[in-house]
Amino acid sequence: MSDSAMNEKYDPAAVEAKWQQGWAERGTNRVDLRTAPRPFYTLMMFPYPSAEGLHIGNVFAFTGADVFARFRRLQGFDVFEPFGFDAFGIHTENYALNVGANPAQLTPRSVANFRRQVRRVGLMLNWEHEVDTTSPEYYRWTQWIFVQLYKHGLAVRKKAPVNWCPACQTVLANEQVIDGFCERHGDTRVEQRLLEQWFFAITKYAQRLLDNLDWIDWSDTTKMAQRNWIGRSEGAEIDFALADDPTRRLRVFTTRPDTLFGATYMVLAPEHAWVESLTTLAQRPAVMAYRERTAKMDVVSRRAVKEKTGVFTGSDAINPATQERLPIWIADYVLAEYGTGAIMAVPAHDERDFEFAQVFGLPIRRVIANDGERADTPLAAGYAGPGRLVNSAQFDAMDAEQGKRAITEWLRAQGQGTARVQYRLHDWCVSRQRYWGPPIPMIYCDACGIVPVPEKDLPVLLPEVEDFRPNASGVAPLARVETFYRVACPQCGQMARRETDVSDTFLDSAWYFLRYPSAQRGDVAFDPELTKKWLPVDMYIGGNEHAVLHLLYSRFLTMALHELGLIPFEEPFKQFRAHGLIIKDGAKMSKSRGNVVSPDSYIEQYGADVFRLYMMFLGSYQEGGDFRDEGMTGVRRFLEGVWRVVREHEPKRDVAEVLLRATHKTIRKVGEDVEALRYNTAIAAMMTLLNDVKRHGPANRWVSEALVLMVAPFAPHIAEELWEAMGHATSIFDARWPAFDDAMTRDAVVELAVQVNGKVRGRIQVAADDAEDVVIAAALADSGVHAAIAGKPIKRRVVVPGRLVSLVV
RNA sequence: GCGAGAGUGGCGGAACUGGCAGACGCGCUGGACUUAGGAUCCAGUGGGCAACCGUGGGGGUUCGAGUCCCCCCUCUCGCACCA
Repeated sequence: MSDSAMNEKYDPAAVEAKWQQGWAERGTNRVDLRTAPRPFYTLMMFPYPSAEGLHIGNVFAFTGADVFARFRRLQGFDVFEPFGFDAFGIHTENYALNVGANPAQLTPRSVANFRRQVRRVGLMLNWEHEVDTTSPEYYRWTQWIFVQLYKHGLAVRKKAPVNWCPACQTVLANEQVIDGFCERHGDTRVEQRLLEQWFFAITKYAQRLLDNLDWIDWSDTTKMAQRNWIGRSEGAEIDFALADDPTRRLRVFTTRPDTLFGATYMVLAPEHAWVESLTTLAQRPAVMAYRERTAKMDVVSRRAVKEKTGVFTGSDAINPATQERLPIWIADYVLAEYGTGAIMAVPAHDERDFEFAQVFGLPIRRVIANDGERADTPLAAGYAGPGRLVNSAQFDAMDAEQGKRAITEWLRAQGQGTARVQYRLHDWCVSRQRYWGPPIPMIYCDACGIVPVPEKDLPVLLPEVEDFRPNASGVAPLARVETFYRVACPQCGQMARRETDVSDTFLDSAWYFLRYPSAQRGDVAFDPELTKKWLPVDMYIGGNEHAVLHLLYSRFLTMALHELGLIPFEEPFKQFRAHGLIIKDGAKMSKSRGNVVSPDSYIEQYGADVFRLYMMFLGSYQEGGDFRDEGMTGVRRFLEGVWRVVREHEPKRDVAEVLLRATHKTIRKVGEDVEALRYNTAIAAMMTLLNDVKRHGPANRWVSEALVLMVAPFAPHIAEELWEAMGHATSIFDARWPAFDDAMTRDAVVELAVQVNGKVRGRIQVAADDAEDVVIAAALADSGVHAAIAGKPIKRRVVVPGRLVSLVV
């Protein structure tokens, strides 16, 4: 090593600029997708490019994915690490509305800014496969997928309630409704409206989406969230004949058929189709008023827990078990969209029914009791726990679980009911009465009905319009653009009308990973050969805020496309790992707290390598951590130390035995940790090795190279610079992860703690392979141990190899 | 309310299937080098004079518990009238 090189100081800005340019020029990150022998596809969640620029959370997410990708690359894989922009959607549009800009003009600027910032982080990206969901080359295929789903009956049109702001004259997303009022017109109450919308039939796949969770390799927290979201319940559907017309039977869903004898009234959702026909003349005004009131209420506050309300319809049904008359009520605590939209109410064993019965003075009859409890003990609240059936005729004394099966079977035998599985998952509403999205590729013709836009006519271009704002006309922005919606029917040629809604952003992001490998193909959505070779994605790393929507939609779409024969797999991501959340100085970053920090200034001040390394060090990657400016100092010192130690190494020298062993151990530990995304402890291990080099050094070439290779995934620029300084002409990322010798990771002599009655009384040095009695003898010979035993007989001896000896006297 | 996760030094955080609590880093203290340093390097650093005590609190299992079991408290994140 020359003197000049030795004296060179670590200058992150210079090193990083040099290598970012070097990688671009050399094409270091490029991978030939057709010929690569060991494909490995890593995916990070593509960002929505906000005008505010890159957020620390983005960089944390990207860096964690990049570390893993670079690690795989060093293991010899051909790593494909693409990037793109999820630039359509309501966020961009709302921001544009706020600043008075047009999203079509604002988005390209935001994307360019994001691209600049992302480049500065030094990710191993394949920019030649970039996608942007707002480009016609991309959304052409989003629309194409829509058409494919439509042709196979998976995209359907039906009515659904939506939030409607009378002031905006437009539909709002749930997040835009604040306590029942419009986010932009604080004094305007949001209403519920029933509109025709496009839905994707995700519920058809509910069971499969659930079943596959048993085998896909995903973070448990994510799988748990999906299970809850899909919400499978087992129960029964039961028919209740109407008292006045036994030929009509009202169907309910219940998970507690065992409590059938305790049903004392029934409740319909206000929107239930039978409400009008069941309402008697006398009750009509009250029922209609109630119905109107709930219909006006916005979707969000309707769901908020509150006092029970409801109205009696005037009609009764017959309990098939007791033959009693049950009054039929309507109440908004019963939801139209779940089960059959009607319930049998068992106040004794359901909290909500109990509350309702209390308010309206309805009878409460107990049918489940614990052993030794009297069947007529009054209840203070609905009891939903286990027990035995009481007041239930021939089913008395049966365990509740057994009773569920027995009563369902008894109902089935009489044609009054049947076992049934329900899911809380709803079909995916993809219609948005908005401007900034891909137009839904459908045409309505008076003669032919719904006609999909022929594939040759795709994309349906989103017209650039001045007037993209929602306004008083009361319809989607595109419905005001006559040149857009007036179109000839593709089937009959008659004048027809285009769909003027755009599709949900989540549709754009539900398939982007399928597009990346084929991003350069203009003629197909996904090249069959590339898709087969690269997909499913090997490792997907992203935030758990997308656990249910994005990740579930992606799984659904993949399943659907698989069933349509378009792709050869049904699960999109072999592995998914959720990273944690970054907080700042102990609190969540938010504008109102004023603790939002931009990655730019840190990268400016410390360099990308220090910044990356710190983010990976500040806490557990999968749990998140606390970002504190002071923490940056430690990792900066570490990189400076690596710089110095590597530059001062003595190429041919034999290193001390301890250092040699320490290096083998570190290689093993860092490899295992990175594999499991335990980045913080991997870095701690490297710091320990650096301390060892300082103490027992200098390092030789092998130790230096190992250290630099291990640092490389985290701090790629400095690693390249040092690699080059060591005389390598090619990129460090074309080198191989260092190998360790297993024997060298195990110490021949180990120190054991010796406990007497649970307290450490001495320490002994023994050979790792010493027999138990040898170890015990050594333990007894220790003076501290000897004193603690004080001549008492030893009742018990435990030897844990490599750990400790425990003696009981 | 339901579901999931977490409470460990002054701080961020380690601790594999129960096995020497506090790795690693920040900060702090002392020292070295310096005209000087908020630069760098070295050493020390849970509490207590000690026996000992220490992982939110209280019980328990065990030779041994941060880790397992029961009860309670606090916080974070999801979902929220799903029958």
